[in-house]
Amino acid sequence: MASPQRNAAIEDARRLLADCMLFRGLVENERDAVVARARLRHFAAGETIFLMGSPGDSMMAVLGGQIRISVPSPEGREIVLAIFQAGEVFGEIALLDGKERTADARAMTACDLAILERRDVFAFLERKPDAWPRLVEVLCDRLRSTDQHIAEVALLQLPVRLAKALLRMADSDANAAPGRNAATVQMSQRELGNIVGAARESVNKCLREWQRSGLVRIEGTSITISDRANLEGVAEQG
Amino acid sequence: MASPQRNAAIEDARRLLADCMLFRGLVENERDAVVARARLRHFAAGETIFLMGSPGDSMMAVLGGQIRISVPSPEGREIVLAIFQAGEVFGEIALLDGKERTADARAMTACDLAILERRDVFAFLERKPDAWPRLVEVLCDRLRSTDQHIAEVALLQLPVRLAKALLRMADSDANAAPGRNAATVQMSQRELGNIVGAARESVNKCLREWQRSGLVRIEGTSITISDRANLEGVAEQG
DNA sequence: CGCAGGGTGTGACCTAGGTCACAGGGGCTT
DNA sequence: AAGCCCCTGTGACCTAGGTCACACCCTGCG
Repeated sequence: MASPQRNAAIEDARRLLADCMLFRGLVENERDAVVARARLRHFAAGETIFLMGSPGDSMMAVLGGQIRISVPSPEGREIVLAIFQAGEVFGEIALLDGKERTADARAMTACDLAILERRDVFAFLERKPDAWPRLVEVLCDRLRSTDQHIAEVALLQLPVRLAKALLRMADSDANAAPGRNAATVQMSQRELGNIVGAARESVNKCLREWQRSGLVRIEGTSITISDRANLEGVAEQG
Repeated sequence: MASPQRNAAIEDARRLLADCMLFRGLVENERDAVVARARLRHFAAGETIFLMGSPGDSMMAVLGGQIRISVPSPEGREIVLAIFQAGEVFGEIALLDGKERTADARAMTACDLAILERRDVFAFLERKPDAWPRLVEVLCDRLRSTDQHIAEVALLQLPVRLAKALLRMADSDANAAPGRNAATVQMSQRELGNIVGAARESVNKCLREWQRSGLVRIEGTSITISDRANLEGVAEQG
């Protein structure tokens, strides 16, 4: 039945899910029970995965690519709450509490997800209550970072927020990947604006100024941190 | 040994904890195992309960009074992330993941807390894994409201945020208590500023304007919503 | 080819809201 | 009483950053 490529994909997914934080530390056959029921799905860059307000009966584990979680404002602006990449899970809140999704999820790049259905997740948790702490840990991490996010948006000004965001992204897994310059961030200035909650033009002016003083280099749509120490200086209270 | 008053206090605590969302739905003797180990403590208004950066080996259930969770900025400003009251729990994140507290907690009013130690909570969860979902539910609620909070701070302007905050507080449990006008919020304008992330003066100007147009009435340090419908209008995207 | 649609780069301008300075009131503590 | 602290109330002023308008550069597509 299953073609060889299909099997290879499943093997791949299994390996990646094993590494996913939610399942790390479980022995193999415990994991496989979930993996077996996961639906694999590919999304093209820009495709929307779910929208705010829709019912959320599933959660996703990222096998590859980047997913952008954002909430839109009535006036057409939007702010991105998080960007997830390989090894992370998202969409678990609506799955766990049965309410609607609170944000939009869209593929920033082409990406592969493993989709887990509520009934399977709960069945798994029932069988393996040792998995609860892991899940709770994920939620706590999330909570810590959102609390910090609120404080940043409310208390810090643009250059500080922007510096923090750049450093954070440069340090993220995808960027530490082999064959990539760890100090380079690939992202449009408009998108950076959505992340730090500012207009594209303001981001541009800030970046240009930094380039003039040698903190970063801007090439087309990619930004390279060339003086990390001083950029960190900006990030620490401006 | 135990004085009569002491016993009464414990009885009281037991009754209140039973109503606390974390434990609602558990049968009595399951609860009592936790309640028995809880330490009761009274805090005077203004007293600090814990500070950002301290180790967090305990969580608190609010038996009465209001607790203010805030994060300070280096420049002396601060933003309040949440206000908890009877029946709610807080401080569970640091307890669960073993890391430092991410915010300050201070008593806004005199208040009574039940303090649960990590080892007791975990022992309880081990004995009663059915309690995990309840805990997860609390965390999910928290996550939903913080995500929403970020979006508000980043996308909405002051009057909208302020209107939302007023309505939210007017609807909160403490205010719906018997013998209280449900449309009155008792809180200094500086504090309102900390909640919505704005200067005291800006809050004042906004409130005055609303008073002029009959949306609210300001009497000393308390604010009464006198035209709820229109205030709700402001809250919906200004 | 031309054109649409995305990106960057920059100036002119505007405004929400922060900062400052001050006035006055009520309620403590000493 | 006097002093202090915290509250409200208001104006004058300043500025970070949003908005707008435009130039220019790619890339993909009909």
